[in-house]
Amino acid sequence: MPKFLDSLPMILSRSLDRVMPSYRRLFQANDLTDQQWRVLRALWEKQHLTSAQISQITLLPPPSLVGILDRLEKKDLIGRLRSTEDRRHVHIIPTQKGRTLMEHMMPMVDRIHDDFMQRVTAAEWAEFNRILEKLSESTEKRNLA
Amino acid sequence: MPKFLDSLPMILSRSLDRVMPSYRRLFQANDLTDQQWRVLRALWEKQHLTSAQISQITLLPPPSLVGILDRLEKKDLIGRLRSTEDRRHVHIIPTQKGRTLMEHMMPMVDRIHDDFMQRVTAAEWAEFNRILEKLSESTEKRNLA
DNA sequence: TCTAATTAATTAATATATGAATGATTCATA
DNA sequence: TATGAATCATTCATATATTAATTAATTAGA
Repeated sequence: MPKFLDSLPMILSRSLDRVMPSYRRLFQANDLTDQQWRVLRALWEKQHLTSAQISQITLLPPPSLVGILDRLEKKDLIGRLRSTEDRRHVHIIPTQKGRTLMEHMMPMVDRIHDDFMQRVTAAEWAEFNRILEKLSESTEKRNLA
Repeated sequence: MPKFLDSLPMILSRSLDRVMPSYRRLFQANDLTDQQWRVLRALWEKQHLTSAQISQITLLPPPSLVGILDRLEKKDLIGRLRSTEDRRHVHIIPTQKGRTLMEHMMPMVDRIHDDFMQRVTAAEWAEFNRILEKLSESTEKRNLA
């Protein structure tokens, strides 16, 4: 009989609750929410992403993304640009202010990540990812885009 | 340079996004949200829990719990009972309707869990939990209650 | 070519998360 | 025993999640 607290959703949720505060302190110090950070982080790797692409990368649902982009735009950290080829698409581009903020934050975020990685060996980390992939890999046909 | 998608928060979030739909289909079929399920599930193991205890078990923040309990109460699935010894506490008790619903759902939820467990060996599951604990264990002094 | 089916972004309605603050109560202790 | 600290549930303000529906634009097919 599986105990509630040992179920996969609760284990993952509990870990997230323990991991996020380390990051959140930094986000808050820079007046960002977790989700707002995710969007900027995605744009750090590749500029000129559409809303749909950002949604896929950040795992943020499209309806949530609308408001998140609104607030990032209001803070002048990103800009919206409707595509001329296909006017259904909206391109998202970081502003200079947004890029400057990211340049400031990225080293600190990387350091937090490194601190977590130092808790386990490279082999453990690989094994962890392998098992988690087996546990959560999707068996459904949809979402294969 | 750690890639965004391989960071601990994104890995855990992605896994949760993949795991939850299996459960959510069942919750929705019984007109429950994920969080409402968590509360009933906690009460399944032990009746007569206070709000604070439910919050700790379910990981639901107290301000959220207020509304969740309101809606469960409105559906006549739980009852609130203010303690007579310490009137700051509120005891939460499942109603007969709530218990009947749980008796109906528990076998199906257990089966979903079993299906996930079948994806890995017992040794892998143990190893997974061990590494995840190392990765996410709290080093902070607070929250030791 | 014209309409039906698709797609991208958005809105709407409801539920939850987060952090700060409040009110009532109980506890600790001088 | 008076009084400040601590506790529990709650409220408040803002941000996000979830699902369904909508709007505008594009594509597929008869």
